[in-house]
This record gives sequence, C-alpha cells and structure tokens, in this order.
Amino acid sequence: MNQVFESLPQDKKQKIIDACIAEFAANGYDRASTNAIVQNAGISKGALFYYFGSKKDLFLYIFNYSIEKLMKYYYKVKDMQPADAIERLTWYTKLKLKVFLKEPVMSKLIVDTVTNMPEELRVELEDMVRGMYATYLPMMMGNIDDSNFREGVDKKRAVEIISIFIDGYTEKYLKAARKLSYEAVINDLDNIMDEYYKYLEILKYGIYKSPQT
Amino acid sequence: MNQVFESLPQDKKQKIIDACIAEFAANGYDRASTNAIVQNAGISKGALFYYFGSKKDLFLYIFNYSIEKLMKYYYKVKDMQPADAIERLTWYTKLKLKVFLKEPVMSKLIVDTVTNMPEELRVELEDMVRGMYATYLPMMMGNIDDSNFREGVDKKRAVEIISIFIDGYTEKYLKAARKLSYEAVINDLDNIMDEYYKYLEILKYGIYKSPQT
Amino acid sequence: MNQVFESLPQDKKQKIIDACIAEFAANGYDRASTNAIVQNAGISKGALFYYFGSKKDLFLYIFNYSIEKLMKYYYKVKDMQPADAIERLTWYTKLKLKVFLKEPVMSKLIVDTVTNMPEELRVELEDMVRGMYATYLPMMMGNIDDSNFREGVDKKRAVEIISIFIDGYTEKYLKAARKLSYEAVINDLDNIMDEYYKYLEILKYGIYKSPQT
Amino acid sequence: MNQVFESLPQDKKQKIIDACIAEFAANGYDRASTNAIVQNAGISKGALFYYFGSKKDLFLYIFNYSIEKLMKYYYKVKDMQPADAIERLTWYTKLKLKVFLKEPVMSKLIVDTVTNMPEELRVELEDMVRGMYATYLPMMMGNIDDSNFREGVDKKRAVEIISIFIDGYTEKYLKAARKLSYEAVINDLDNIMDEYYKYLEILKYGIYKSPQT
DNA sequence: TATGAATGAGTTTTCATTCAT
DNA sequence: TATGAATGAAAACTCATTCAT
Repeated sequence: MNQVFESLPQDKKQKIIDACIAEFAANGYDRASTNAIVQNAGISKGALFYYFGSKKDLFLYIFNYSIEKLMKYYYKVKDMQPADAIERLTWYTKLKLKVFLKEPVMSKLIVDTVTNMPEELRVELEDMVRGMYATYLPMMMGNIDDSNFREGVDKKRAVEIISIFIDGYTEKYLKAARKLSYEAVINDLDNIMDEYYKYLEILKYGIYKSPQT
Repeated sequence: MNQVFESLPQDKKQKIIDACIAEFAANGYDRASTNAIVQNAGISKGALFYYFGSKKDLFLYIFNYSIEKLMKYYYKVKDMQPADAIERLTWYTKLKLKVFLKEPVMSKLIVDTVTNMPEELRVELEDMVRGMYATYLPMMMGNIDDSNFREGVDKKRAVEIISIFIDGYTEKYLKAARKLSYEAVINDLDNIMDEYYKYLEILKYGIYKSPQT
Repeated sequence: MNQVFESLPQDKKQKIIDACIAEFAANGYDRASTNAIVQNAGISKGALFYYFGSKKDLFLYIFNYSIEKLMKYYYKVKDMQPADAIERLTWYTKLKLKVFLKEPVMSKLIVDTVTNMPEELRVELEDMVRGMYATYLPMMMGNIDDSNFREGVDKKRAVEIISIFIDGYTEKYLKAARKLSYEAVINDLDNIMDEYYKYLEILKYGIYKSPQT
Repeated sequence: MNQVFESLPQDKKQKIIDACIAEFAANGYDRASTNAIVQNAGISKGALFYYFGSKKDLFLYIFNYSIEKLMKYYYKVKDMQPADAIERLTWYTKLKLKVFLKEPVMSKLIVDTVTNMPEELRVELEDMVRGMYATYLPMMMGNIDDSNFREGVDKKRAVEIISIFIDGYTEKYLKAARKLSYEAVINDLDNIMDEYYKYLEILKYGIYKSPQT
C-alpha cells in the first residue's frame, strides 16, 4: 500500500515525512494529531490515509524511516571504529551523542518510543528493533580486540559488562540533560568524560591485563 | 478532600483502588478512562470525582499509594540486608524481583510512570519520587561494608559501578520477562542467577581485594 | 415548608440568607452553586433542601427577602418625600442611589434578576414584582402635588413622562457605572446632577406653569 | 474557519442557523445545549464544531448574523425617514415594532443578550454592538430637523429627552407584549398609538415652538 | 431535624477514519 | 489519485437532588 507513497516526488515525500516526525516527536503517538500533520505537510486528510492506511501504519513507517536514517550515520563511519573493546564502546557512545545532536527530533522520537511503547504498537515495534539489532549489532560489536583481556575472564561477558555499564552511565547523564538542556551537557562534556574515564579505570582493572606487566 | 474516600469501608476502597491501578497500569495516565474505572469499581461517575476531584489528583493518589505499598515490602525485611556491597545489591535485586512478581500490576504502573512521566504530572511525580528516595535510599545504601575493596579503588564509584551494572542487567531480564511471562523467568531463575554470579565475578575482580591473599 | 427555616435561630438564618444573596448576586440563578452556598453558610447540603425544597424555591425566597429588605429603606423615610412632582421623583432617584450604595450586593441581585428573568422563574418573579409595585407604588406616587402643572396638561401622563425619563436617564448612568465603577459615578455626582437638572428644565417647560408669571 | 460553513448549501445553512437562533433565544447562551442544536439542525455533533470551532464562536456568529439581519430591515427603508425630530423617532419606534413582530425570536435573542451579556462574551459582544451603532446611528439620527424647536432649548438634550422617553415608553409596552402575546399588542395598536401621541403632545410643548405662532 | 455521600444525566469538545465527489 | 466535509463515540467533569442514617 505504501508504494503509492513511495512513488511520490521526493520533495513531497520529504515534506510529509518531516511533518510526521516533528508531530510524533513533539507529542508522542497518542497525542499526535493527524490534522496537524496534514496541515504542516500541505496535503489533505484523505491523502494521508490513502498513503498509509491508518495512524498506526503511518507511525510504524515513520519509526522505521527514522531508525534507518540514524543507523546510516553509524554505517558511514564504521571503518573508523577502534578495535580495543573499551575504546570501541566509548567511541560509539560519543558517536551516539553526535548523532543525537545532529538529529535531535528524530532521536527524541526513537528514544521516547523505545522507552515507552504504545501497547498497540508493541509487537511491530519490537520486531523492528530486533531487526535493527540483528543488522547493526554484528557490525558494531564485531572484531573487537579482546587480546588485552586478562587470562580467565570470559570475553563475551566482559564486553557485555562494559556495554551495560556504559549504557547505564550515559543514561544517567541523558536524564539530567533532559531536565536541564542538551547544551548544558555539551558544555560540561569535558568534566563528564573525566569522570567517565575514572569509572572505566575501575572496570578495566577487573577485565584487562595489568598494564605494567 | 480525600478524607471522604479514606473513610469508606475498606473493601469498597480496595475495589476502587484496584480498578484504578488496573486501568492506569494497562493504559497509562492519558489513555486510562475514568469511565472504565467507575464501571469496574462499581461506583458512579460522580463518586469518583467526589472522592478525588480530578483525574490528575486521582492518579497522584494511586501512584503514591502504589509506591508506599511497594516500599513496605522493602521496609519489612530491611534488617536482613547483608553488609557486603555486592551481596547487598544482589539481595536487593532479588527482593526487587520478588516484589515485582508479587505485585506485577502495581510495579508496571510505577515503572511505566517513572520512565515516562506525563508532562502535566511531572512536577508532582518528581516530588514524590524524590521524597521516596530521600526516605528509602539511606536505608538501602547505608552502612555498606566496603572494607573488602582493594586499595586504590574509589569506593563511591565502585559501588555505583556495581549498582549501574545490576540495574542494567536486571533491566534486560525484566524486558524479556515482559515479553514472555513472569513465570518463565521464575522457572529459569536458577540459570539466570548462575549467569549473574559469573558476571559479578568479573566485576568483583576489579573492585575487591583478591580473595585468596 | 419554610416554617422549618423560619423557626431557626436568627443568626443561623441570617448566615444562610447572606450566603445565598452573595452567591446568587455573584453568579446569577443558573450558575449559582448550592455547594458554595452550604459551604459559606456552614450547613449541610441536605439542610438547604430540607429548608427550601429546591434551588428554585430557595431563589424565590431570597429574591422576596431582598425586595422587602430594600423596600424598607423606602418605607422608613416615606414621610420626608417632597410633594412637588419633579422634586418627588428626583428625591426617589437619589434615594434609589443611596440604597444601591448601602446594599450593593442585594441591589445587584434584584436588578440582574429583573432585567433577565430565568425562564422557569418568570411567572413567580413577575407576581412578586407586581405585588411589590401594588404595595409601594401608591405610597411613592401618592399625593403628588401637581398644582404647578400648567393648564391643559394631563396630570397622570405628565407624571409618567417625568418618571419614564428619570428612569431612562439614570439607567444610562448605571450602565456606565457598571463598566467603570460605582465610585467613579459618586465622584462625578455633582456634574451628573447638573446635567440632570438641565434636562429637567426642558421637561418642566412643557409641564409646569411658566414660573415667573 | 467559517468558510466551510459559508459554502454549505443555503437551505442546510439556514436550517442550522435557525436551530441555533431558536435554542439560544429560548435558553440563553449558558443553558443552550449544543446537543439540542445538532438534533434540530439534523447534523452531527462533530459537524457543528467543525463549522464553528466552539460554542462561543458559534454564538458570536449567530449574534452577528442576527444583528445584521435585523439592521437590513432598517437600512432598506432609510430613505423614507421623516426629518422632523419627533416624527423621526416615532417612525423608528414603529419600525422597531414591525421588525420585532416580523422576527420575534431573533429579536428576543438580541435583546436578551444585550441586556445581560455572558461575562465570557462581553468583550466581543460589546465590540459588535459598538460597531453596529457606529454604522447605523449616524444614518438614523443624522439630518434631524430641529428648526421647530423653540428658542432657548438645547437641541441635543431635547432630542435625547424624546429618545429616552420613547425608549422607556415602548419598553413598557414590549414588556406587556411578552407577557400577553405580540398579536394582542398589534390588535391594540391603534389605542396604543393614540395614547402615545397624547404623551408626545406634552413633551412637544416643552420643546417645540408653540404651533400657533 | 440534620447530615453528606452518592447519583447519573448532562455538559462541551476531540479526532481517527470514511466516502462521495 | 486526491479531496475535505462529515461522522459519532469517547473524553473529563458538574451539580441539583435524594435518602439512608
């Protein structure tokens, strides 16, 4: 059914997509108004439903579009990723932040949606997220250099520990950022990273070979 | 104004509270229908608003009720908490799981609400959450025995690493639990805990003194 | 049915009446809230309806009470009323203003009600107003000295012309007063009266004998 | 937003307008029920709000429509207005009565609204009324022939006296008409006008040159 | 006599979706 | 293909009145 939409002129498509992203990001799925969308997109009510069938399908299309768009940023620089485990993960964390700052609206849409899926979209959204992971996780987590890990440590588990920690840690700062402002976070970035490395030192001690040997 | 509600017969009160928790947990604040609530609670439209004034105040009451109810589970067993850092945190994680399994609906309500506060309730909810932390965090995180931490590790950061990791790790399993069923998690609990301890071993290595010395 | 109310202690009665007048004057019959009344009167909801039967009957009682109260001000000074037609009417106009300033809330209630009767009270209210006129009009309009009227003028009609004019003229100033404030009117009273007498001069010319003959 | 409504087929528009006027005239702004309106207009709930946005905007539209409609009756015959002051005012009084009898419901709506403006509409309504006066008053009160006024009478005040009197006098008869029926007034019109002219004779005596000079 | 909790029909407004054109 | 007017169920909330106590 979307093929009708896909065969639209590119600029018209883009205008519609942008209007949807803005509306969904600002208000969430439930409170988003299809009226606002058609108004900002400059199309008729009927057209929107002709293209997408329902608000639900529209949202899924937009969500998928946004994920793919954001993932392209990751894909584009994938050859620059460091090999060392902790450096790799840190690199991705910084990348995540950069993408967030470059596409704040889309990012908000993704984050808000994932952390709080509307019940009626749950199944489809989780499928998409799973699919996204299946596509990009191997790339992001592949070929990690764990040769510096100390003897006896399970490498997969070690990587996951780091990963879980970093996620949790950044999550804390993003929460604060939401309350304050993203700019405040950026200005404080040096301090945040200093702190961050101190935490990592402790983690490293448990996972890496002692450096001086 | 709630005193009218408070002086209701206990079973009537409970029926209303249960109906509210169920509706709010299932649909969130926005989509929750006061119509559905009064129907399930077996009271009239007017009664609900006579008791609580507005949907907003109703929700805040129910949220507060749920937090206090859940926190009682923690308070009841507070004297049994282990002193050692990792054991303490693990103990609380298990406790958290138990409470989650005992009160899944209430727990869902709390978690969903905290991770995604409706804008118009934000201020009040954050106050409540802050108050709750102020009351219970000292109890939960107080008197932690960190004498086994190795020389040179910053103790506050070390505790936080453990805490962040455990949160992230359990979060993963809770997500799975939501998809499958809580029973599936329980049945698999032994395996999960085995896994869990293996992760902790790695963390411990970086934080604790080497045990055999 | 009102005898229950009438046999209440005077201060309790008064408190109830005052609360009603305030509420009805402030919001009109429709928007007046019986809840607000019982709250301010310090009585129970049931009591109000026990005393008065319905909101409608309550209002009629209060309206009647107010009219009688206001009319007492007129009755008290009835012996001081001038005899001459124009002076009499002017005197009453001033009296009306004084009463208005002494009992602004009650007056507002009466004026608002009379100029815009709620349909379901129309019949009863008009009866009351008619009754009031029957009682007080003869007093106010009786024994008017029309000996100064010029030959050939119908005396009843002449009095009515003056009366209609004064009513219309004061109405104009009351309208302005409502928009500005009563104080503004009072402060401007001298000017207003100067104007007023100039108008009256013209009227007088048509009705009275020429003074200098 | 009203352009949607304006482009409706004339008969449908009229049916909606009529339903609104009837409901608002019968019950006033506050008590008027949009439910009743849509039922009598034979349209859906949504349609009404699609056309007008809100009850408030609907009322303002209807009020404005009614004023313009009534004013057209005046405008149509404006070239027939007599020049002499009293005759002009009398002529307009008769015209007013005719219009009132031709459009009793609309007239009731206008009169009721103007004499008792709902607080939340006050500003907008007063603007409309002011605008109406600005448009029609010059036409109605312009070019009045006051050359017959006697020496020494202030002409502006004299005209206003007549105007105030006529307003007050007709007001009396309209009040009666509301209680009885408009037909009763019409049947009695000759007597009423006879009376009226007798009153005017007295007024004239004070304002006009004596006729026999 | 007096209470006040409880009722439920009523209010205005919203909005995804449809369908005749 | 595209339009946008029309739908109507649903939303939160109010309030005069009743009635068991």
